[in-house]
Amino acid sequence: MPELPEVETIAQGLREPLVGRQFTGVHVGWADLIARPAVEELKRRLVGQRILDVQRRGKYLVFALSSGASLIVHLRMTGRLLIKNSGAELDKHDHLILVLDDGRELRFNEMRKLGRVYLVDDEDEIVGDLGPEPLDDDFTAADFAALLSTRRGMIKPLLLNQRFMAGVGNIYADEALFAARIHPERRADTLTAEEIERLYHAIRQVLRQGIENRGTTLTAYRDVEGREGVNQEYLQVSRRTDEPCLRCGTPIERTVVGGRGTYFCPKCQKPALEVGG
DNA sequence: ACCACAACCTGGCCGC
DNA sequence: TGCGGCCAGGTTGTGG
Repeated sequence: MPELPEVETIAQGLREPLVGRQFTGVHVGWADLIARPAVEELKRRLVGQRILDVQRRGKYLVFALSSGASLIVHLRMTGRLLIKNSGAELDKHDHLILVLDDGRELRFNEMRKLGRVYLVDDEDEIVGDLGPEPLDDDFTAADFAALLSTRRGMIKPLLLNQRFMAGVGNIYADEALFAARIHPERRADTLTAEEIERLYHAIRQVLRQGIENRGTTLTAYRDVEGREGVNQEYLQVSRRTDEPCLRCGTPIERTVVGGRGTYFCPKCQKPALEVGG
């Protein structure tokens, strides 16, 4: 489920309840949720720790602990992080419960069991290979152009590659390419300077709008209090098969690119013209 | 470098 | 009601 705007919304929502709190108990309902270390070591190293900070990096949540270690969570497709009062009814998908010192709990709810939790001394063990943050002030259009210039693959799978750029997922990739009027299968190194400029601003615009709208809830996504986002009401192209393009009226098409469902307007997002020999 | 595909899991939806 | 098939916001590994 969650891409950058959803994870950012969750990170913002976790700061008030978590920063300054202490973990007083750890309950693991499904051991494979814990990628590392082993469950017993995780418990030993978490209990008694205070949470100093909650940050987002790409689609990861990074909790800085008083020991200096980092607790890192990836929600994959259907993971949720929820703040509940201790004693609140357990859901069958609450697979990890971190008890806090104020009568509340942080619960990792994961229907599909794809999400993962890591406890590491150095966060770079997990997030060190991620590409740049697209919303960082020092990530410029020129930086983006330089990264694209050496890539021969299709633009959409490249946007989804977290080592290329961190945080963009399937929905926001389609939205950005539509806003920039670029076909998802265009070769990255063939984009014109104008197209790169449009795409750079489109990526940042759709991500910022997603954050303002507290995320996109299609099915599973919820914020830390269990509320849905509203950005699904603002999607321009994603999930709109056969509905009219909001720019030109042409029916939106669905195809598969890089193994992912892909929505685009066949008129506004033309494939590259074949250059005659 | 790049691509296709499978795997990890569960649940919702659709057609029969 | 039930069953098979397809789909799903993500990532990783394998093989070509």
